Amino acid sequence: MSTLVGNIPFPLIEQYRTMVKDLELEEEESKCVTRQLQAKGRYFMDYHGIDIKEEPLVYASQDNNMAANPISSYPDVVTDEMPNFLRPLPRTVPSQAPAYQVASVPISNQTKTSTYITELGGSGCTLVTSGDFLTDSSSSSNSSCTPPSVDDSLDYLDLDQQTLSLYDFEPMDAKQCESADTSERLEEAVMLMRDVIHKDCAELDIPYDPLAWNPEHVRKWITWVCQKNKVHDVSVNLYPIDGPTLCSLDPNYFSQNLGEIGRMISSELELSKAANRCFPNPPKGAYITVDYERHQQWLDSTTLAPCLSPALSTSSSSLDSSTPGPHSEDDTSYSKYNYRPDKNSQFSTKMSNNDENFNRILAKHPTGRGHKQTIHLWQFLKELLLSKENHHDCIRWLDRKAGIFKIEDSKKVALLWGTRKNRPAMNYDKLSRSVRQYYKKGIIKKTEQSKRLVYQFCAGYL
DNA sequence: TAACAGGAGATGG
DNA sequence: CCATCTCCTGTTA
Repeated sequence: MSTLVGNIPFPLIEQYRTMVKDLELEEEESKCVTRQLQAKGRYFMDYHGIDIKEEPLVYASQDNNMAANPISSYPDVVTDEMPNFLRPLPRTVPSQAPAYQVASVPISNQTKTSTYITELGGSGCTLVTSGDFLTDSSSSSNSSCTPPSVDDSLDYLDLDQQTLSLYDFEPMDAKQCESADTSERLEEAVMLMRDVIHKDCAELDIPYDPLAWNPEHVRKWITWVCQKNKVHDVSVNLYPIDGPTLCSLDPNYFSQNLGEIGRMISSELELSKAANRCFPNPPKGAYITVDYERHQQWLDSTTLAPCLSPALSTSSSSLDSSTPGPHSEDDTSYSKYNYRPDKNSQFSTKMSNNDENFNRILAKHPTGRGHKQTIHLWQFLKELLLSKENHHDCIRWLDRKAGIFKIEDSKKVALLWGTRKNRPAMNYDKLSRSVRQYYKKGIIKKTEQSKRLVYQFCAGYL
């Protein structure tokens, strides 16, 4: 993911930065929660005069390999006031007793660490509270652990006045406390960007993945980029090229040959390429296998129109994967989009004479027969979820990252779907029947704990 | 009562 | 042909 940053060019970098900024704000909020927990931890420790240095700390190494850092000693003093969750473990842990340990977890890439007191056993560890008493996670059990002084934190002072109950520790999932590192935030930002891109593609009625574009899609897309940036449509000047060819062009080519709009096209294209490289788990049958070596051979042997030929790049290394298109799980080839090469064109001559095999590799449906494109229900639902218009009253994300959403107003969603499809008799019963058809197709599923009106997009359709 | 699950035939692009 | 649409029966919360 980190390499994506360098690939996202001007001018969309600004949009990207805004998204990252938003994410950072969210992260800041979660940091506040963490700080409060830490302050509560300090308050508790100070209140009981517990010297962290004497605590039987179990240090998790940076990779959380507990076994590498076994428990070394136990405290002599256990105060009566010490709540159960802070009491140390006997050397032999009784199976019925809850066990607690303190682990240090590095915050981001800094040397400072955060201490998590966790409950062990059962299905896993539950974070009970946290504090930042430890200063070095890499050292062994004789680390110096300095409890913070009373006045070193505003959080502490604020909390001192507010907190009455020593047991007012908010149980928290350890995951929630993990500091989101940069790559995670970037991944999230790219995910957001991907949503925007997918929505644009859905509106344009073209596949998400530029590699699946046919020349008509490319033209449509370039026209759209020009309209979006309020400049003259340059697509009419371009020789018809398909998505794979477009993707294999040197990004510099666009600015060199088309000036400012070239930079914009390049930016948008790089984003589309980047956004489509980050599907974590491709659904079965959703990816096409593209033989890039053969593609490159074909490119090398192809003479494109003057407008595009000078910048044909030999570096197609960035084309390392392919992604599902928006229409169906096997709808990934541009041949299915009614694309029939013009027999008189150089492009199609090369395609048909020079590399039928490559064409076949690209196209799961070599006949080239296609459907008229209509929006699919899952796309429509995603569109509502991602829409800037306010549809949150009828459908909203419960967990954007996991693709879990809830239909809040089934009647309204059905009405919207019926309107879009020109089916006045549409209702939720019918809509949900269609959604259920997605179960076996692996597009939408019910969540693990099935809840009413809650569904989840499967991996690859997020 | 609404939502859910899934079979089965019809429909339209 | 395929993605629904429609209607249906039965189940669950």
